[in-house]
Amino acid sequence: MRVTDIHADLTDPQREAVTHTEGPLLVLAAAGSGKTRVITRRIAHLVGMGVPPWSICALTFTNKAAGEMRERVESILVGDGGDERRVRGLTVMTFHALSARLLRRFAEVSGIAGLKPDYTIYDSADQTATVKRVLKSLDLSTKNWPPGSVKASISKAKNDLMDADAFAAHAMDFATKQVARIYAGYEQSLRRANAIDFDDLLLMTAKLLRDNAEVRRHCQERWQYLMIDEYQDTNHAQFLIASLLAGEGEPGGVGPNICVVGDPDQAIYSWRGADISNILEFEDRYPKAKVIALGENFRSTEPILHAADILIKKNTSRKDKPLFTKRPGGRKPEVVLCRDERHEAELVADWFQKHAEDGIPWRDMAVFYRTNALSRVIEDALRSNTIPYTIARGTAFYEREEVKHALAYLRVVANQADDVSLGRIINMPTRGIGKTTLIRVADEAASRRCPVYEVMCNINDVGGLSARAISAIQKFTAMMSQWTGAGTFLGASVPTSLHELVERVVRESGLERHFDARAATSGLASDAERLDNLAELVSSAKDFEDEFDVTADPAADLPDFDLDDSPFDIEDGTSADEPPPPPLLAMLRAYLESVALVADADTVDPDNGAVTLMTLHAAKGLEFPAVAMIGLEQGMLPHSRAADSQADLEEERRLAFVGITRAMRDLVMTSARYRTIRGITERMIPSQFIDELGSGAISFSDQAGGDDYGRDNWDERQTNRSTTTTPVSRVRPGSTAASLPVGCTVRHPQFGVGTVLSIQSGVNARAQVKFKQVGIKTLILEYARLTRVDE
DNA sequence: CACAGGGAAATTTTT
DNA sequence: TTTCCCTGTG
Repeated sequence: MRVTDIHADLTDPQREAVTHTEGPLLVLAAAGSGKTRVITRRIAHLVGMGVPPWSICALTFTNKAAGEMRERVESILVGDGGDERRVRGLTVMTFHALSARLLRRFAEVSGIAGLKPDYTIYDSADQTATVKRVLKSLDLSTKNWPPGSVKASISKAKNDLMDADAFAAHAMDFATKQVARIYAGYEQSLRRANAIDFDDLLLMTAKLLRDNAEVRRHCQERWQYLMIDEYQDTNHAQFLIASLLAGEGEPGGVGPNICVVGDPDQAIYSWRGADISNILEFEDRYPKAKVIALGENFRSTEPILHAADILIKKNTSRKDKPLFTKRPGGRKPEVVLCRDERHEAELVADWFQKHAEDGIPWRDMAVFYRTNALSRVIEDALRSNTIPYTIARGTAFYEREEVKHALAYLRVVANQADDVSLGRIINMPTRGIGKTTLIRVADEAASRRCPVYEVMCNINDVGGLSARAISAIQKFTAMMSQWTGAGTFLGASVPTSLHELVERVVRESGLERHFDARAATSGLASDAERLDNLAELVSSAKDFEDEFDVTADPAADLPDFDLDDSPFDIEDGTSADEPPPPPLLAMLRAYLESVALVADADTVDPDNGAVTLMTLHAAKGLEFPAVAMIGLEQGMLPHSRAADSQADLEEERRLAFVGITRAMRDLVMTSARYRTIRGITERMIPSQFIDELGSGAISFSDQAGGDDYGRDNWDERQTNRSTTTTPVSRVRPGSTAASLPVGCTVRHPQFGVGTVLSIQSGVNARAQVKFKQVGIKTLILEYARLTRVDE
């Protein structure tokens, strides 16, 4: 079959992107333009051309995206009963997963930060705990130095490849200098615990590749073809990793075979250090890069796309690019003004119900919101309407108290230097190792500059402890030794499989008994659930174990790969020697790593018959026939934290754009007049994005019930308001005189629909409007939220 | 040393 | 409203 035939179902630009394999390539893929399709096809095309699969690397941001990509490539190349060797050794994974593997493999030999391969990946809670400990040791108060913001500063620094020294060198004012001290202490804690955080994964990998020519050469030689998805969301460290993996290509040539795919209009992670200029300046980095724009949308109906396009055009710092569909027809997006969040939730539930009656399955529907807190009311409404739903919150399970405890035990089993995890479990369930004992042991560890666990193993050397405390500690270390075979992972007492280890840890640690007793005394269903969760953890370990044996995990090949001695034979594709089954420790490491790197978006499972609830961020890359976006209010979307800067506002707009462009056929956006946030009811202003969409692109309906509700409850709400509450968000620029010609029809949130009689322009532009219900009113345009209703 | 109860604080988005 | 931290009592 000729190349043109294979790709007959692609558009011209898509085909060009698929077949342009040599040299740097930038694919500017608009929303819904078949981006994933192009990448998967491109991989298949490369393999079809004879490029060995193990020399291809595709990097994504979520495990889910990586999984889907791999699946699709496999179905193209292998299909039913095809040759599995055509995808052998293909690398498709997230930046973080690749980094974790590279560090596991190379960090120790390269001496990066003294990292040993059994390192622990600290999650956000562990980071906070570490920051708090450092604050305490520096005698700083958490009041003046909120751990959350300190953590954010450190994270930001790391994303810019700034280590503690560099940060200190840049610190000018007192506050920054203090943060620099905390940063230094934080780093020291992590290193001592043989732990790294999410940011370190990228930072250290970037450094590893930058500073170690040998490792860099290895990687560059292995991966001849590099592909990166969602390139607009790469941060500086990721940019460097990509750049170093790609290399410079042949001297005097066009450049390396690096293909990046992205859409500047969907850049929504700048708060995580993503640098949009990485994609905007790709052509500067690789002057001979080929650029291909994919503008045709295959996902949404024309009116939805039109609305999305109108909105995104309001962004000023943006390169305009076409976004179009050839398919006509479809309904306009609806915008509904609701009374409050409960009304909103009911409306959404009704809307879904109506779609269900039209034969649309639940799995085709989704609710998007700006902040996770908004999901609660929607959940209530869906539950009471017996609509099945799932929430995309992959990390939730692993954040459960009981699960965190069990995982902490496992982490200490894998890495005994992990003081944070040890601290979590040392007296959980209570085993008589109290505060004073703990402080004594921790002091000793600090003065000896060694891990706490090491001190505990030689507890007789530590003075000033009661006999009871000593025996409790010895009992604890004896228990750990049972599981690890005193660190050797050999011997009769050591579990033979991962799930057996997890099971024994849950049982022998006393966690199971503890939660069992708690459930018995409290009688709470939530406590009984904890036991189920522990059982669930065991079965998740079992699942992982089963997967681990059969999965063609490309990273598993990494420790073996060596170009001169490749485990693969190109001719017959057989593996030179089958790697031995991974020992328990390797399995445990891999398991803990997979657990640490799950993301919310990873659990989106469209196969189950349920409505999906998720944040707008998690929605990126997905599509649903029917979408409800809730909370379109000033302060929610755009979020109040984005109010002060134009750049932040534009990112919020992109977020709204991402949400709108997920919808294939039907889209409803809701705005509540009142919203209760952590017990306080506030009056809300509809999102400026609604105004920006304009009445032409949407169909608007006010279901908030006129002014009755507002009036009757307004005064009451005002008086009930505590003095600390900030009033309604700042007034945003209202309609301008220019946009409201005399005679046009307008809508006022309180007074309803009316006709403009006259306009006085000037500083305080006013309009006389004759309303159908309340008669003639004079309104100051800046404050009156008039929307034009064309008809 | 363990736990209960009260009071104060906190809330964006995520690998 | 929920979560966390501290203090006082058993």
